[in-house]
Amino acid sequence: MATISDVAARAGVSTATVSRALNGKSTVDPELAARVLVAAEELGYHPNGLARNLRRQETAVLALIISDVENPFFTAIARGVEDLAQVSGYSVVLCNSDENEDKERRYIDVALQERVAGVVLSPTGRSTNVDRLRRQGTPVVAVDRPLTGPDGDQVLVDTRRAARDATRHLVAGGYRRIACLTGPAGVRTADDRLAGYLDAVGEENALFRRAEYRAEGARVAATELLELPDPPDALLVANSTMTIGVLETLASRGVRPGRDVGIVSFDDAPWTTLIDPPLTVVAQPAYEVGRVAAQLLLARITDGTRRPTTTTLEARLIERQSSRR
Amino acid sequence: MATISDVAARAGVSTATVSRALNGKSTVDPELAARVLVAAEELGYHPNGLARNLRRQETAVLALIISDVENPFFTAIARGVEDLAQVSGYSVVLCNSDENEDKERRYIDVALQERVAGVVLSPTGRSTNVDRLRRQGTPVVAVDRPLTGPDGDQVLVDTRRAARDATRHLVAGGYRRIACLTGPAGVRTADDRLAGYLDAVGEENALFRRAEYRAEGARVAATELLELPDPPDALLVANSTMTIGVLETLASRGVRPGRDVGIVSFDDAPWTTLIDPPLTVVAQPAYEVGRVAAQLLLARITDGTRRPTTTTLEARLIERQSSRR
DNA sequence: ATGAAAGCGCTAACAT
DNA sequence: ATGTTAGCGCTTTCAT
Repeated sequence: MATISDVAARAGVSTATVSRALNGKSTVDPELAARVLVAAEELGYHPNGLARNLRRQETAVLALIISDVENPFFTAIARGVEDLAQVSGYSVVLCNSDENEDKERRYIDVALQERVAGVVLSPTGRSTNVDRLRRQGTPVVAVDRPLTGPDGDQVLVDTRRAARDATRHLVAGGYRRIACLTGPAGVRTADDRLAGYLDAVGEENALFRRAEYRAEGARVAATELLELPDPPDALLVANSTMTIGVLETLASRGVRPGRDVGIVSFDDAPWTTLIDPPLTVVAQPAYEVGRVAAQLLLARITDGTRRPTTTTLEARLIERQSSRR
Repeated sequence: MATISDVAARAGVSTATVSRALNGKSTVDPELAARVLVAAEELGYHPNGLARNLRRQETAVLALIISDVENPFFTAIARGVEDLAQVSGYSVVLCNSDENEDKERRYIDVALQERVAGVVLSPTGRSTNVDRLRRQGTPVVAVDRPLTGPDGDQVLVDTRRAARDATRHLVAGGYRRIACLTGPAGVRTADDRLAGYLDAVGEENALFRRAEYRAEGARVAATELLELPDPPDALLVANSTMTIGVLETLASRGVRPGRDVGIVSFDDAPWTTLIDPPLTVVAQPAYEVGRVAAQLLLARITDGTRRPTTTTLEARLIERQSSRR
């Protein structure tokens, strides 16, 4: 594999000149520069990023650690991050932590080792430890869920309020016994959505179940709720993956969404308009979350002294037919 | 940020010993090793991967360049690659080429620069150029779509046969005028699925449209087909993203899937059982494609002289109700 | 078993 | 404007 010295030799100049020519630095004689370019081309030269980054003490790589690559909410964030990073010349390493603190920790290690320029992270759990990153001065932006401990940059969605509004919408639709299906305790979005639900129905009317943010767990929880002596007539479901489980359960029991049981789901997945009746959803600005996070991260990379910011974006209730009888 | 010399100084040994101790190399006096570990711990030392890789002339990073992060088919591949890479100590950089040859080329450059150990790639187009990777000796395995030119490792799905079987299934179901909605010309999966369809209906009965592998294009194409004087009574759709567009179009025109127009779609997306009627699909072993690709890649990384392999996996027709009247 | 020293490929002072 | 040189942090001969 050709190195900078090979190019220098071929062009009859020093490696320094090659470096300068290739990086468009300072003033290099146009003729020499041309010779360098030709030589590089002929040799199929590609600069060694490792050596460059080692020397420069910086990389143009961002790590994005998300909890589920198969969840459209997170892939939309990924797109947002990527689109913004891309135009600034950064590449994005997508790491899938799988809601697993071990994998998350391992990926943080990788980020540290590879000396990435910054990290966007949707913290898996209660105990996500970003201290190691902070200690090394690697900028971090949390998305979707806040980091515990001292403040850093964050991009969140006002999900409690969204849950409250969604629940009120169900109340207004005439549903009288509304249940909430949310994620595990300690996961902030799960807790917030539950809290918003409670805001709307009041503690005394609370009926909820927790499960993993997965279809499987939601099936179990939904079955439980439906088999109650006094089953709910409406469901607020905390993410679209869970909603898949819920809808399957309803279908298998012959319970009709909307008519028999009102449904509002978080996340406007692409299929929500295809089902019958179309699903009323809380649309989160996932792409925007990603973009803003990347912006914040890049800003902090260039200026480490910025004051930490928390950006809270609003979600939007999209009323379709699953919340009408 | 602490370096190996800091650790060496603190432990009162040479950097060589620190390196050996930390990498569990050869025989290091247990007592010294312990001292090194303590010193490293105290300093919060994280080895600099850049320097290590530069020296070792190798990285433990794989690049995965796929054409659409939001397509469940590709995210399933990503999972497969990641799961397998992970246990071998490799991390995976996910790059989203967006069916865009420019972005694809740029990511290939990044892979080259960062000296990744290998690349898994779903080639965007006719003219994907992997020569630069090959020339540098970076192992590449193509997934989903073959690379043009001299052979390399590939993991494909027998998608032509799957399309033929799916079409025959529609014929057997009593549909008489079956149309095919496929991707752009030159994209191998699109061409193969069309070919399989033609195998089954015969050239003389051919009725097909091409569009981007997106919901939007599929909407237009579906509308066109439905407005024909002699419209189709069944549709074979080449991917699940397009199917979303098709189903929306049908719904907006009051055409009932299955009953009025039979539907078979490629890809068993998570929502396909939720719609009414449940969707008959061609399930591709995407996760498996990813796993096998990663296996091949790792094998080639350790032994560059292996003969190139093409693995072709079978797809499976899952008969549900959208292909029955 | 341990240390000294070279060098991976590049960039940035510094010198000319 | 160009070349010389040092050094980024690590691993790995080569001595000892």
